[in-house]
Amino acid sequence: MKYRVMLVDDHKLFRKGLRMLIETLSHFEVAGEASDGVEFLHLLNQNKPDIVMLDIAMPEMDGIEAARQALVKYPDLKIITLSMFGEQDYYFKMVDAGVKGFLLKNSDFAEVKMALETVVEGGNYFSRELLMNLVNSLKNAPEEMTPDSPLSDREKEIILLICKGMSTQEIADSLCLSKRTVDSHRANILLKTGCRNTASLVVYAIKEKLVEM
Amino acid sequence: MKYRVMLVDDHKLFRKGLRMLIETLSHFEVAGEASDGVEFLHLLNQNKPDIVMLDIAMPEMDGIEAARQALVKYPDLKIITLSMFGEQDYYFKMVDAGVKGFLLKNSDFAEVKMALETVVEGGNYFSRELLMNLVNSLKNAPEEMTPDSPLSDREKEIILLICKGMSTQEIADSLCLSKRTVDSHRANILLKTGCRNTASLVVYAIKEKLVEM
DNA sequence: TAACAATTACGTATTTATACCTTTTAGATT
DNA sequence: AATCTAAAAGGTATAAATACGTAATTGTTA
Repeated sequence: MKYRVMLVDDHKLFRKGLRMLIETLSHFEVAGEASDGVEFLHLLNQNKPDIVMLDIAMPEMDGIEAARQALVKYPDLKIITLSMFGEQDYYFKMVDAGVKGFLLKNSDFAEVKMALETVVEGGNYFSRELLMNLVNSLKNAPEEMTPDSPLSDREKEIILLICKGMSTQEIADSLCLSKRTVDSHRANILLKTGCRNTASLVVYAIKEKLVEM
Repeated sequence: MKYRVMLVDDHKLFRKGLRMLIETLSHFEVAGEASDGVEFLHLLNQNKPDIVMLDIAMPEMDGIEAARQALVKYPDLKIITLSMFGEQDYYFKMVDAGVKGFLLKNSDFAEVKMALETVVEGGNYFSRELLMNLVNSLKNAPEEMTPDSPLSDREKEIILLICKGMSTQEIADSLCLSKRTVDSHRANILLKTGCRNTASLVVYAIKEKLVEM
């Protein structure tokens, strides 16, 4: 018996190419095609595929929402996401939604075959290129996240101590400053960062990687 | 001319095995061995290797600090990290330090060869197993990070609003509660979490993934 | 039914944080 | 020489958060 693969992508030509590839495989067959998320969810109930190869960027309903809804109804469905470079923002959301694999659209045939075989055996398959892209974007993030931090060194130092849970008085003591000085710094920090209060400042500091966690 | 590879690991036998593998390659030669981070940094100045294969867990100085210091002096040095499963916490720190590759210690020979060839050409090489492990740990993180959070739903809801920068009064208004009720909740939250104040609570909430960022 | 936890709420007091002000000094930039 | 910013510090006032009590619901569980 062959594993049934459904193809979901808004470009017909791409689906046809993928179909031809899959039809050369002895253990897989194409179980239907859809061109957007809504059509896919409808077809899903009729065709009951084992695997879905799902594009991220589609009209009507994007791949993330489609994957999420499909997996609610069919938790055992194996979804392989198809993506292009530059869609890093969606990786985590898709992984979080529960997809079993990730392929770049310019993957070669061997990689598609490998991905299909891996997921039917219960494994996960993530395109190496895509993963390395992801890791690199994480690596580059810290430096480009703070392009022009308007905060002075002293201000950053005080933010650090605030995040440690210290009060203004404690910070003043530990830095051998007047409490009023630390007050001034705090006021300037809130002004510069546009934060309303301590809570939002801490969130800001962590987002901007001003503090290690 | 051969590329010079330095081996850094606290297990002599492992180094010897790696050395034998590398000596079978026509474009690479071993340029020295070190058993910890301090020894490595000393040897680095004499031997000037092109590539370093660096263990994470070592006595004296761990791989992260060693990599950081080595790259300050020699920014063009290609460092390939050697790690075992279960060292996920260090991946990001190593990537952040600027290493060019990641290999699992039980990688096969072909993978080691591929990693060496990739990094000398200026690329990055990350072991697929390791990357998938990382992605999976990210995927599983949200559910297993809060095993026995002592916080009630209402308390979590209030933490969320605190992290949004809202004051007690604003939270009360938005939830249609008395300010005093929110006061009580905040007091209970600090008690349960052991936090001293709002700042440390926000850090706690983000660490425990009670809030999305 | 009794015990427990969650949610709601109030009183009182103190401590912290924030809002607007001003000022001095030192160092960097124009 | 004039200008600008960071860093330090103070006055005054209000707003917000924390500390330490108490207590009435409600629902669940033992």
